[in-house]
Amino acid sequence: MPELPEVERARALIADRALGRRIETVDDRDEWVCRPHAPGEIAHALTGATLTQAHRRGKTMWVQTDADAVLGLHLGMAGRIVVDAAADGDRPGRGEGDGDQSGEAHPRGWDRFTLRFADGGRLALRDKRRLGRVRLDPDLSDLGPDAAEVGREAFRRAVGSGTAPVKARIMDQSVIAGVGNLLADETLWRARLHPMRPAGELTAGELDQLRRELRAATRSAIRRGGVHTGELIPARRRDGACPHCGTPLERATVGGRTTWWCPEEQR
DNA sequence: ACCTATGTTGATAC
DNA sequence: GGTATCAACATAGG
Repeated sequence: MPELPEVERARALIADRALGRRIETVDDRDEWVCRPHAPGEIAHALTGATLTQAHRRGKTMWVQTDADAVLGLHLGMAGRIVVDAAADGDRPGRGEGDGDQSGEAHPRGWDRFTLRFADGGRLALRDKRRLGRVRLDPDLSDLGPDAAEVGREAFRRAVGSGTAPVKARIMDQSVIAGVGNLLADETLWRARLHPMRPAGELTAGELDQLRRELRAATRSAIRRGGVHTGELIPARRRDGACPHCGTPLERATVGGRTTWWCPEEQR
């Protein structure tokens, strides 16, 4: 699920529903998700604090409090944020409680980290695969500019170099932050660029086009509920044909990830 | 049963 | 330093 658009929706959920609430207890017992913190360390830093602001850069979120501690949250590959009974990405009318996840095999369900508020509600990181991450005072210095905000000049400079395929380049979080496997494919398809083109060989015009389509694809996905609401992504599993011209899509591994593109339109 | 795939990241090696 | 590969986690599906 989580690329920049999904993370932005999670951030907005926190901003809308969790700010101003006082933390009464913290469940930070999952030592893998909370590494390198020892159990109780995050709890100690946050108990009694009130959440004040929710931020995001790329796929990393951080929540400020009226204490010194900053709570860093990363959804990994399958994580979601749950506030009270609502999870980000829920469809209206279809609530998602703990439901079938609280069976005996999973005493805490898949909630790997939970803040319980003084008002009785809660915020949780729900993550089957435990590839999400919770930590205090996260280091953001290795992240490039946010993919939804980056300006034209900064984008040209950051993306337009190196011999790696352009797809790998835009997925490199230190180059620009927020692009994952699906958003990369969707964006390159919209920009009509072949994913294997060496990044350093793109012209300024192609880089500008790539940035425009990246911003457009990102904003559309945020508005519509996730990167699966694009055009290319649903086509992969539907009929495997380019939504523009009907040409069968190609599939290969690029930058270590499964990649789909239209061999007719993407050059 | 066994093998593959999966929205990410980080460590490691060349 | 830039690039490529593999491992970390857990589940789903052929």
